[in-house]
Amino acid sequence: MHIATSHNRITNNVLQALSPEETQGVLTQSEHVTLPYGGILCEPGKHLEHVYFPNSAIISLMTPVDGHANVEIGLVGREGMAGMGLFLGISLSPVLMLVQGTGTAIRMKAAAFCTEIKRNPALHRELSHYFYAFMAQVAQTAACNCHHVLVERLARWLLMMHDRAKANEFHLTQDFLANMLGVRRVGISGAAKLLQANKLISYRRGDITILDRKGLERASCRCYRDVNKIRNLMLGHPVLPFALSASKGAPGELTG
Amino acid sequence: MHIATSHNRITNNVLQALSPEETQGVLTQSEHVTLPYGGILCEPGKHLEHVYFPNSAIISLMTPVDGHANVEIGLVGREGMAGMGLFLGISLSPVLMLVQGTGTAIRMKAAAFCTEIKRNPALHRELSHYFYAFMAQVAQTAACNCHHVLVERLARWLLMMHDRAKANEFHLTQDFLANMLGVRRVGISGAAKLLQANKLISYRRGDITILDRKGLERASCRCYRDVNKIRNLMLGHPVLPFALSASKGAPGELTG
DNA sequence: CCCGTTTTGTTCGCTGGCGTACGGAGGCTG
DNA sequence: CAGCCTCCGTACGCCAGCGAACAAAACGGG
Repeated sequence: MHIATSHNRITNNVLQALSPEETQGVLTQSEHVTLPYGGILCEPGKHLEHVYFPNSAIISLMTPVDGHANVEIGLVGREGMAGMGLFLGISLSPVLMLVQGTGTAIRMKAAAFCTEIKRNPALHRELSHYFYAFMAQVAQTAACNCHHVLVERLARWLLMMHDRAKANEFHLTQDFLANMLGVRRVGISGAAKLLQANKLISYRRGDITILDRKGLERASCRCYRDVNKIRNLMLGHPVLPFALSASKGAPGELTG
Repeated sequence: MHIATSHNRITNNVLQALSPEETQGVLTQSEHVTLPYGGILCEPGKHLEHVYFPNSAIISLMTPVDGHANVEIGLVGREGMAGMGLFLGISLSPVLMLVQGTGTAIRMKAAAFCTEIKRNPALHRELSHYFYAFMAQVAQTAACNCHHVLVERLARWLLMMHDRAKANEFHLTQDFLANMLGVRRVGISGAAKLLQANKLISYRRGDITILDRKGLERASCRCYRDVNKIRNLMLGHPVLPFALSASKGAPGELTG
C-alpha cells in the first residue's frame, strides 16, 4: 500500500460530488492506498479501523452463515464507501470486507471520519444517499437469492462488477464466484458455460471478459436494473459508467 | 385509527430509551394510532407520509421481485421504527410496508420527523443504533434465504414474531406466511405440520400458538440468534421480551 | 341449517442445486 | 522436461422446493 501522491486521480463518486473545499477536508486526513486482490479489510466481529472510498478497487461485503460460510450481501465500488457502520457511529463490523478487485482507494482513519462526518454536511448528505441505495441493493439481494436461478444471478453479479471496474476484463476464479453467490463451484461452471455458449462472456482460467453487455443484461434477472434505478433516482443521474442503459431498458423478458 | 389519549402506554424501545423531555419532543408532534391487520402503510415507489414507532403493532417490510411477488426482508416491532428512509433524508420508499400484526403505534408526520431528528440528538443516536441492527437483520436474511431449509426459516420467523408480539398467540394464515418467506403455501403446510408434530407450535385456521419456545429456537437456523446477538450488542441489553435466552444460548447444533 | 368463503391437507411429476468424486488441462518452478 | 499446483469440466445419485390441481374441513352470514 502506498502513501498518496499528487498524481492520483479521484474517481470515487461520493467524493466527486463534493466541492473542492469539502473534498479537501476529507483528503487531508486520508491516504491513497492500493488494495490487493483477496485482501481482507475487516472481519466480522472486529472493529473498523478505516473507511474506504474506492477509486478503482472493488470491495465485497460478506455475511457469515452458520459461523463458517460467507455469502455476499453487497458490492462497493467507486459509487460508494466501505465501512458504513461508522456513518451510524458504530465501529463494530458485522460483515467481512474482502477486496474483490485490485485497485486504489482513499483510506481514512475511523476516528477522523467520525469527526469529519459531523462537520461536513455535504459529505453526510452524499453518504446518506449512498447508504439508502446500498440498503436497496442488500434488500434486493435478499429477494433475488431465493427467487432467481443461478445463471440470472451470475449475470447480474458480473454486470455489477462491470459497472464498478473500468475494464471489460477482470480476474475471478470459479471458486471465488461460488463463494460470492453462495453456491457450489460446479454450479458456477455450468452457468458460466451457458453464458459463454451465448457469446456473452469469455472465460479462461479466472480471466473473465465481458463480450456482450446488452446480452448479459437480458440474461440477468430484473434485480439488476431495479437496483440501478433506485440508485440513479438517488443521485439524480447515473454515476456508474455503464448504468445508463440499464435504467431505461425496456421491460423485456429475461431469459434470452 | 384513534387519536392519542393519555392512557396509551409507550412500549416502543426507541422512545423508551429517551429521557422524558426527549420523548415529549416526539410525542407532541405525534399521534397514537391502531394499525389494522393487513393494512398497507406505504407502497414501493411512493413517498412516506409518516414514520411509525410500533408499540404492539408489527410491520413487515417487503421488497418487490420481478414487479409482482413480494418477499419480506425485515420485520419491525417495538424494538424499532418503520420508515427509516427518512432517517437518511429520503422520503421515497423502496419497500412495501405491511401491517403484520394488529396493534398500536406512535405515528409522526414525515416532515415533523425530519426536523425533530435534527434537533434531538438522543433520538438520532437511538435510531442510528437501531438502523445498524436492522441492516444486520436484512443482511442475515439475504444469506439465510439461500442457505437454510424452509422449516428452519419458518421457525426463525415465528420466533421473530414472538419477540415482537406480546402474546404467545397470533393470527397468520399459511397463505400469508408463504408470501413472507417467498415460498409456496404447500411448503408452509408441510413445514408447519412438522413443527406441530414436535409440539413446538399449535395451529388452527390461522391462529398460531407458540407451545415450546426453546424447542423452536433449536429448530430454527442460527440466523435467529446471530441477529439478536448483534442487536443486543447495540443496545447494551436485551430489549425484546424473550431475546435474552437466545443471546446466551449454547452453540449447539441446530437441527434438533 | 344451508351455502359460499376461507383455510388447510394431499397428491403428481419436474427441476435446480447439493455433495462428492475424478480426470484433465493450463501454468509455474526447479 | 518433470513435477506440482491451480483451475476447470463432467458425472453420479439425492432432495428440497416448484407448479398445478383437487378435496376436505372449518367458519360465518342469511
